Amino acid sequence: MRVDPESQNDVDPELSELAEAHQVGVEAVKPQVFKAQPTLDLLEGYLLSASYDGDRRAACLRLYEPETGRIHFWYDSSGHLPYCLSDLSPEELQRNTQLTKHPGFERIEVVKKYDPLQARNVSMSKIVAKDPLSIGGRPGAIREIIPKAWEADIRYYDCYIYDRGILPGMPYSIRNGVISPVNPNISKSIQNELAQVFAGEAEEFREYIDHWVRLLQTPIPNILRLALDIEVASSVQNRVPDPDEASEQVVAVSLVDSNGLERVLLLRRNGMGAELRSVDKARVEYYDDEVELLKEVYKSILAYPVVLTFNGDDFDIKYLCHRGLNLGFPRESIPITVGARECLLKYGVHVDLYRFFFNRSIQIYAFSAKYTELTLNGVAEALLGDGKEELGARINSLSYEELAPYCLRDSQLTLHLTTFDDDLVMKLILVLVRITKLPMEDLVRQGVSGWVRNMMYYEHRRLNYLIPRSEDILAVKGEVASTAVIKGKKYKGAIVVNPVPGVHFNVSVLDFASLYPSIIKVHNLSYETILCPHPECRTRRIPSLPHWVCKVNHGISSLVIGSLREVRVHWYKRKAKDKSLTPLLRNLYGVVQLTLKVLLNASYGVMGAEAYSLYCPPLAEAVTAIGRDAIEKTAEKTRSLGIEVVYGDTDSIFLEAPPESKIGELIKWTEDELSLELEVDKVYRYAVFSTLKKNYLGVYPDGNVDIKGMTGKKRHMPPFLKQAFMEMTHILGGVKSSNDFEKARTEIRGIVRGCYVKLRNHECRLEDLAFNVMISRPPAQYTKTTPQHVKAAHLLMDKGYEVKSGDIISFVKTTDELGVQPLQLADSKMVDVAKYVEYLESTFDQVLDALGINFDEVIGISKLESFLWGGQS
DNA sequence: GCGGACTGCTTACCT
DNA sequence: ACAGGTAAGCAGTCCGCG
Repeated sequence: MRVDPESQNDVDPELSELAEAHQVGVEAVKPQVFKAQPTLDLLEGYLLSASYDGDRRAACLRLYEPETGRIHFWYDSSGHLPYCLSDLSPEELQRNTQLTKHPGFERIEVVKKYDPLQARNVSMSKIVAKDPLSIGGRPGAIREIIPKAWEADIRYYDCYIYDRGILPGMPYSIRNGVISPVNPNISKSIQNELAQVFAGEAEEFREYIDHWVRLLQTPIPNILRLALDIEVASSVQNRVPDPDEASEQVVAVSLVDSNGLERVLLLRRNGMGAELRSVDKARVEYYDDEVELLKEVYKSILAYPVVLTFNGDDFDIKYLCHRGLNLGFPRESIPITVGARECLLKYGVHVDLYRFFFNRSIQIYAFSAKYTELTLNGVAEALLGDGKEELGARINSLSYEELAPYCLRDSQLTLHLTTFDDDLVMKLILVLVRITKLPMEDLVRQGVSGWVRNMMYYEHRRLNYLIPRSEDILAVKGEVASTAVIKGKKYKGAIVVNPVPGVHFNVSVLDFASLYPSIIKVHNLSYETILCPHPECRTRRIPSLPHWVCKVNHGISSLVIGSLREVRVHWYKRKAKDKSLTPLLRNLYGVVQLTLKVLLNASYGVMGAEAYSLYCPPLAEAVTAIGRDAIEKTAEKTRSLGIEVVYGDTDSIFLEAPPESKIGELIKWTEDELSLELEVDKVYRYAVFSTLKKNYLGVYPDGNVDIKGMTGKKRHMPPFLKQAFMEMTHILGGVKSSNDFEKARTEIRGIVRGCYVKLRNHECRLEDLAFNVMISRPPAQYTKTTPQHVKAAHLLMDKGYEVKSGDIISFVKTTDELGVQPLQLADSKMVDVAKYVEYLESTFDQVLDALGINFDEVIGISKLESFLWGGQS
């Protein structure tokens, strides 16, 4: 690939001008992060992003050079053009004058493709266009003119990445305008080790494994970045300023970078108190003119390859752009592009961390649901143990002394979200970019279905597979053959083995290491291999379903997901635990295995998700059907070995006191009979079960306690109950043998009785009695029922409080007609004591039963008394 | 008109 | 816009009941 000599500058002229201006007065930015002089050559840089440049009509790559902290622009000059495919012959298409007269129409070519749905080679017409919008994106585009269009919904720059085999996130060099990958060396010893570890893999899988390892062993650069936060005046109380209008002044901007530079830019106004010069090590600067302030912010944005915000797409960055336009800045001088759903930067990459942390996979699999509240505060508090103080007051009633640190704090937290644990989040993002082949901007904004889609499309193009149209997959593969247990779900899922209630000592928990990805690998599952067109494959059946799987071809998702699974389990997970490696290296392996976990956990889910472009319901139900079969057969085998299965869920079985040898026998059996890897996940000194599924307590040999699904641990329960429950688990953690239980029982009785007495004597503080329930949509949208937290929300709104979806509503159960009062408005005299005693009972009963403790006896009243008292209150 | 049985809605959790 | 399965509690409805 060569760069047109005319276009060998790597920065837009306007951008360099602005950047040059930036040279003045920013000597404090250390090290110097931006030089306006464009250079032709880039020694080595990491590809962060790709886009389409409408003026040059070419794909544009952005590379980050760690040495200088700069972004380099590289424009395609190979003449690559956007296109889509048609099943009509070129002659037929030529007769369509609407197409041939289309202003964007360029030419038609014939291409050979492999059609995975038909499992045969096909000839397609490739309709080439002058620009991406002519293919699709405006009314009357080419994809709307022809009867059936393939590959017409792919964004142009993604298409460019696939066709050129570009690897986002990887290092490249540019010499004399030629871009080429920098192939990092993988040491001989690592190569040998890899060969050994993956010796048993089939050739097809080895190729993929080598590809992943090449991507993942490449060093991850430290990326210079700026975190930004703005504060806007508001003339109306409790009104969040509208970023589309941008009618209010920007009064404060904080800028914090990964080199430790911290600045707060304040607008000088009357009545703001003393002008402080610094907040800790942050410099505070004052601007008389908002225009000057914005100019300075724009310059800073231009000085960094990556700009971080928390909700910048919907607020900060958008506001900065629209405010600038309102103040008369020419559009070209503002380094921001406002899109429909995102705000991008003309120079660097805007990473909106709100969008990234909002991603359910990141939330659940990367951070084990540690944060639920999707606010900067909520996430920071959960992940960093560091929140900020909420400011109820209006921004414009704050003095400089209050405003500056408040604004600064948000940028610091935003940056910190990417720096904690040795840059965990930044590395996570870069590794995901490498695996999914998505530009960084898109990676942080898309959900897993977008990630997996891009990864799969890339593979389709690499293998010259025709990317199927979603409706064709559905038409060829048909509907599901199983019925879900839950009303409204599409197909049957996993099974849960009924727990054996009571206390069990020496429980070993065995589970299948990433079960669903293993199944997808071992059983060759992919949308094109399930229910394939070959008659000879119909004998390779899926248990409990009428479906079959292909015996002839390797499934594409089986290869991709299966190989990722092997790489995670046998390389990165192992290396992350390898004590012979340095802690820093171990940490890196840990990041990669965590990233792989995120992707693997989602890989099955997308198959059954309508939003996924390769959605295939029979495929999804095949995965769970094989999973059910595996766990059932394993439980059966366990019992035949004389071991009791006390519980099991989806991919795990809990065994009571299994002899070591029998465990080995079982593991070998699953390997031989099911080709699945069973392993000992954890061992409990003892475990406590009630009759409830997904609900148990396990005590480790070291006294640590696992609590799963119990009411007493749930986030919304009153702190008073959660704390009492925690005390109980602490006592149970100290129990070593059945002899210790007697003492534990006595202590637990004491806790429960203590709670009861406190409740009856009204000794609990109101906030300890408050339920904290998330309101998942705006209060007005609850039309079918009005749950208690919504009632409380309404009461709050009546009093002028603002309630948004995602807010946590705190409320107390009361004896008045409504039965609830928001914490803010409640009075301790209104507390419904009887209700709280009920909650005390239901919370503790999940454990008390198994311990042989009776709640009513504990609180020391007979049933009759209980009835009389309950009637009175 | 009242109350119990039932279904549906909502949240939070497990894998 | 990744999946399905489970629990708990409350809201709302239906139906029987002289």
